[in-house]
Amino acid sequence: MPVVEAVEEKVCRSYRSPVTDRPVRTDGRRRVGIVDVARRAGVSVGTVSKALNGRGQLRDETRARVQAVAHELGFVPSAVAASLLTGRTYTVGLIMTDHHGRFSLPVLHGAEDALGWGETLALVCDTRDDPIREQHYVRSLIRRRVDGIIVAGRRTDPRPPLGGRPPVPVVYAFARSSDAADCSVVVNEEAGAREAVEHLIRTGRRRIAHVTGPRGHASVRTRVDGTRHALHEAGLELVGEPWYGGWSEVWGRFAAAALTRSHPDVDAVFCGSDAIARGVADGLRECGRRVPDDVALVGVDNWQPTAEGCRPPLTSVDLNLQEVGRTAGALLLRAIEYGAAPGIHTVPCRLVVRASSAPASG
Amino acid sequence: MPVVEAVEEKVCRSYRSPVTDRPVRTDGRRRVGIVDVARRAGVSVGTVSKALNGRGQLRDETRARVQAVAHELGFVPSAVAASLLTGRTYTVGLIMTDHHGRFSLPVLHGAEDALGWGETLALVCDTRDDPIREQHYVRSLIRRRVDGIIVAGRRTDPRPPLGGRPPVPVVYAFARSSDAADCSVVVNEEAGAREAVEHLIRTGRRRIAHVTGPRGHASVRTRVDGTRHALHEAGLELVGEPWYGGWSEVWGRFAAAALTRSHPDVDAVFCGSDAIARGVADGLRECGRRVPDDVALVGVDNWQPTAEGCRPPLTSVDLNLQEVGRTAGALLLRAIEYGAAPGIHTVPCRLVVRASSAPASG
DNA sequence: GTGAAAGCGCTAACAA
DNA sequence: TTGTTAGCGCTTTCAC
Repeated sequence: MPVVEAVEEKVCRSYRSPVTDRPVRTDGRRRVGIVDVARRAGVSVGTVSKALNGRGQLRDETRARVQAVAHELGFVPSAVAASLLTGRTYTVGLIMTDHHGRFSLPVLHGAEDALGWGETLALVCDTRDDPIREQHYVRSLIRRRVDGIIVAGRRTDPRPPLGGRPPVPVVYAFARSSDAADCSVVVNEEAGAREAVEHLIRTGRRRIAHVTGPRGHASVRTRVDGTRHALHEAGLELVGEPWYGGWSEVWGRFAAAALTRSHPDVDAVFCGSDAIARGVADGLRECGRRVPDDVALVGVDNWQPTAEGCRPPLTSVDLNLQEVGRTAGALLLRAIEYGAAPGIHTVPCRLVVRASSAPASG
Repeated sequence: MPVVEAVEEKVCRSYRSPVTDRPVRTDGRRRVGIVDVARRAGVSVGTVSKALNGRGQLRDETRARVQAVAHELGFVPSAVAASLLTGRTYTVGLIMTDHHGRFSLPVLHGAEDALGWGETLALVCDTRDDPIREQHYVRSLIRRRVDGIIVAGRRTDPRPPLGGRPPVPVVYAFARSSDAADCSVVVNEEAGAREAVEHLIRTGRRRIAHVTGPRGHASVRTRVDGTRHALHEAGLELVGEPWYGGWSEVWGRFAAAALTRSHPDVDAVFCGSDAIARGVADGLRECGRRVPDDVALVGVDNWQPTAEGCRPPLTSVDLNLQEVGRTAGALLLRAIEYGAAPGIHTVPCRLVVRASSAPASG
């Protein structure tokens, strides 16, 4: 008796779950499996598997015939079944913590690049910065046997590591883990700030101020350090103290007014974010200063809508988040295949020069 | 001979795949399976399954003991194995086409709500609006046996349906499918525009202009229609023709200048987007018009950074994208369990009133 | 070069 | 109430 019929007999006493538990096939057809292909091609399932995966020793003619039949039948092999056997799902979890996605999305895009465009896919979870939800999602991911997890932060302050001791590699992106034994990918913000200020100095500015966000943020401290460092190297001093405030345009406008009053000779402002810089640009203009003729401006984030809506368009430090995601994805794949590479991996920033920092006309 | 030992024997001749094909467990421990729990609790695997899933008839004491053991051993059941059996993966695909995520992200968030916070997870694919990539991702999703697919558009123009005839339900969100037999969730933009204009009329405006985006966009046409409709109902006419242009602030600024020149008596502008509205706000101010005292302003998108950075903060039509996502998620779940609900499902907009449309001081 | 068969880890029918 | 067993759809070893 041919094997395929024996298989068919077995199927008769098949598993029947409640109807609602089976996904509805929109086309009504039964899903074609490897058995169907085997039967149609007149070979065994083992041969089909080998033919389709390019493994084993097969006659070219057989391989071709099987492939043709598979294509004709519209056979799409089940990754679920393969996973059960190989232990890999070619799926990773991506945990994002920022609701608006300004930081996580570029990270996701970069990760997608590294994960090979569908080779490995990302299960995306938005925790809205809630640890309970995060825990919940991690469990969900582990149940689904993801091969690894990327955690995309929304601030650069170190964050506590994922709870529940996930049994798969984890890479932290943008916000590093507070545990040094974890693997994190961060942006070199200090260097970014330095580059921004060096650019201002190189284009002839000497009286440089710094308007930035809330004191408590690691980013703010790091950028202040970078700024001071660059100025110091050039034998200059910051004009006044750093102006700490919010991340908003309103704060930028306010700061610009205060700044022109207290330091009328300022000829450049390095801002902690593009939003702040936009506010400063508007504020300066309303105080009668021309940008960039009288005062040059550099922001941070290089966030298209803000940087290009600004008048004039804003020179900005790009945080290279896509590269962060790419690195995180690559590190995760490496960790999955060859074991974890703990430590903090740093990605450089990139200064994008636009009109707001053109050399002074004078 | 006890059963568990027989099981153990079987395991000896177990499958061995190349090392690199097995995910690395960060903790080195072997993954604990249902068999381990069964052995430790002194029951059979069937009993463990029933105990953990709350099914079947079990003594309370047994159920409790099994649960305790499972917890103690840190057992996390494999959704992969369960999927193979039940045919459901509790995973859906989410295809986004807009790189920046301004439209897709809120849709994702809404979908997450509907998908029950991890009950069902989303495999997110960013096609960058490339049909080849889209096709590729769809195949990837089908291989992984997702239960369904949500396609989040980036424009409201109807889009061609997903290629490859996916054998699972598909719901189109924001951009509807051009095939009426598909299931789509869209925003009622016409009503949104009408509401915006009615709001302006209600607050005493009579000379209303419309500055909007490129002629080719469905959104633009729909919003023009809504605007005209609302004005007509109030016995009014649009001031001049609609001003078609880009979606940018620059265009808004330019249009404001032109508008005040050609129609100096204009007392309100309904703009096709928040970016345009911001540009118009700046442009008007620079032409000596006060917002909202002389001219009221309403935008579309209610995009936080733009709407709240605007001076004054911008009244805006919120496209309710999160609700679109929620509806899409709910419809998809329904389609998965009970069969598709084809047709176009409409979600209303929501006017968010801020300072830019306060009643005229006069 | 190809076929047969043993599972991957779980669920549910059925037997005890 | 609990145990036994047959698969879900695939991959790989091993025998032919």
